[in-house]
Amino acid sequence: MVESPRRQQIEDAASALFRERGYAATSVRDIAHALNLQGGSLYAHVASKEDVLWSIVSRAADRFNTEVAPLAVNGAPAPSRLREMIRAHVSVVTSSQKDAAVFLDEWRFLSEDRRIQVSARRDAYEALFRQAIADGIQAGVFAAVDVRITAMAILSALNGIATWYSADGGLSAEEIADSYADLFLKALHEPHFMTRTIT
Amino acid sequence: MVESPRRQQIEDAASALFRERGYAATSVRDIAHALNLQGGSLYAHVASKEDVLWSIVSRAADRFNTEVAPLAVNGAPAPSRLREMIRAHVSVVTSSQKDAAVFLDEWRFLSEDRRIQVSARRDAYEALFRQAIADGIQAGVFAAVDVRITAMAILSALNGIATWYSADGGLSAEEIADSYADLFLKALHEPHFMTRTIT
DNA sequence: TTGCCTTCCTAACAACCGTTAGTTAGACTG
DNA sequence: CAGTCTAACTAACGGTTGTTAGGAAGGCAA
Repeated sequence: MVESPRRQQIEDAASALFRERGYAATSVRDIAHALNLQGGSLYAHVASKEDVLWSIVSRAADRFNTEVAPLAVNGAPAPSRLREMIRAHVSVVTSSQKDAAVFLDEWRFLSEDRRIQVSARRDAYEALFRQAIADGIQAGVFAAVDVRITAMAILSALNGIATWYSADGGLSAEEIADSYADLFLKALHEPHFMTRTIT
Repeated sequence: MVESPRRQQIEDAASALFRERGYAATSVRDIAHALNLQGGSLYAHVASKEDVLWSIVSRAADRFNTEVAPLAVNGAPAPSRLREMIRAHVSVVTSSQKDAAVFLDEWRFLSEDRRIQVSARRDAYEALFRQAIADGIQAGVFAAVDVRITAMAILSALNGIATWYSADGGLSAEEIADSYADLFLKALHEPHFMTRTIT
């Protein structure tokens, strides 16, 4: 399935518009005009408006999976594993910001069967984080928190970055990633028995 | 400005629909039919569709402010103050879930001047959290984190609850609020000099 | 009873929606 | 040169959009 460059241009333009106006408030003609085309001309390249959304959502989901999943199953100790997963997730959110924002906010406009697919992928993805947290608790290096709630807290915080991050703002993606990783790892850290903490 | 009960019914029905379908994908006729009315009949009660959105957004913003702001300025020590702010914020999110979700996700469909007003209110609200964090750092009870990033992390996580919380799910709002408060307070906690932590 | 007020109805408006059909101009292929 | 392919165009389709106008039914005040 080779993608013509034109098709990708359409997806990129649509991604930008879906992000700033929302899927439902963006017309096919809007997308076309962003590429100096007439509305109907898009249909030489795509089957439907929803098809474009599906492409954007899929490639964003792929991105998260290929960047984060390998780190989740590499057998590293829970703390460093979770740290790298957080950093990779933030990296995807900031580097594919438009796609990520559309993926997170607009996937509900997909048809039901596609929505179900996305739900399943998201749940599997979130399970990677739950597993890292659970592993850390079992190993005694994380405090005995509620795994589900904690995973939601972390992922909500990370995903929120897609809303407010600006590449030309004062904060680099690296800084943000490290701050978030520090924050949550400290939140999870189980203090050792009889330990003296000196600062 | 007294609100007729009918007007409130309209806002409630609209809030539910805006939340599940999005503002742009919800038609005036959809809202009317939810109340067994014809589309045009709504205009005896509201000036425009955007007006309804504005009411919902405003009352949600009011709710956050009246519940949280008093706790933010009561002069309590930063940790307990922040804990209560988090608990109150979660309480609003879960008890006014539909309004909160619309407030957080659909406010971008407001006209520009109203959007600016919402932006200003949100920034002032977020500043309450930044202040609590900054106070804690200055008092030496919180670690020297980046105030801005940390506030965004906390609020993104709390607001995310509006997306996934279900009143009839396994988790009570109280549980969630306490878990989040514990998580972030531990993340912020500055270990004391020469302290022995025993568990 | 008369007249207003509220609440709802029906019908229509201009604009816009996603999508399709038919066509045209230009670039490759034989 | 003839034939085919591609990418774009224009025009139209049936439907929906937010909103308005005008009217009808009922309750309440005089």
